[in-house]
Amino acid sequence: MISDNNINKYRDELQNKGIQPSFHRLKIYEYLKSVKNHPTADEVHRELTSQIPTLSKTTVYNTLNLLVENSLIFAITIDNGEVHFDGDIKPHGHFKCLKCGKIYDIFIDEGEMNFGLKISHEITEIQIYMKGYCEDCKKSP
Amino acid sequence: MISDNNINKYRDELQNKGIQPSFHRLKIYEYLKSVKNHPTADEVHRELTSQIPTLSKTTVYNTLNLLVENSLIFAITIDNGEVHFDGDIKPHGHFKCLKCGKIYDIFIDEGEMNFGLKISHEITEIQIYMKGYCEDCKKSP
DNA sequence: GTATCTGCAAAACATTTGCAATTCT
DNA sequence: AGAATTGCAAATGTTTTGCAGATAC
Repeated sequence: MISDNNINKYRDELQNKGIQPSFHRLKIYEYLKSVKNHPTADEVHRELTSQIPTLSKTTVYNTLNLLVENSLIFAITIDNGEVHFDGDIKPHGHFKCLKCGKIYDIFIDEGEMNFGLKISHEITEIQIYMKGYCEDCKKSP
Repeated sequence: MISDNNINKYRDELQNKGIQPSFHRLKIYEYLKSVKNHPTADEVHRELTSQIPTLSKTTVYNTLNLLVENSLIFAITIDNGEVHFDGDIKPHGHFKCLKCGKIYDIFIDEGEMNFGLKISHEITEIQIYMKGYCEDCKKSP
């Protein structure tokens, strides 16, 4: 296990939000924190059932929603069909290639992300989605 | 009819993209261009069936997808469940209130929307989504 | 012992698809 | 006539829900 040494940190993060750090929840949260791509609920489930054969999809959905509601992970709705999840909650954008479908992280300077806005709504979350053709697919789009 | 005088313009815009401007397509496109909110496919269908009782949901979906593919309208995926559509294709962001669910337009200076990025992907579309509590709901979130 | 978490199966929901009928040129 | 558009019904795929059993505090 790659990030076993972070388990206690993750447990604390859940507890600080008032979430009981059950075995399943902790595993799902750890998985999202350790992985560098943006898995769907189905992918999280498929990946973790190899370690935890009894893990149900319902629990995966329940837990992911719980984590999103508590701002511990982000839900990425750049796709129409299915939601992707991102354990990296420091502000950044996402780019989806229209050809290969891959989702890339786009690092954006935090100072660039307020757009000089003066609006009266209270903003709790910003998502920036870009689409197009990635470097690899650009030649033949 | 509010924007009858724009019909010829809309017809031209469809034809310039190689889309046959059928009656249904023209009506759907006109509706999206004239409305100031961000209807879902279902809302477009519900609204237009009062004028065009024979209009099917399949045609609404077909047409909306065709318009999106040809960059004549935008698909807004700020919601998980359903896609909203926006006939206003000049760059701007969207804000969704987590309490009342309303989606507001956020006008962003176009110069603010490149984020000083130097990335090697070819970007064809940028969507900026913000969430939080709108002015009206801020008092009791 | 009571509340919470989990899992199964079924339901809900938006969207897509296959195909036949209609319409347009 | 021929090609494109349309509509119905069924299928698809993701996510949610109801409820019973298991687990934890």
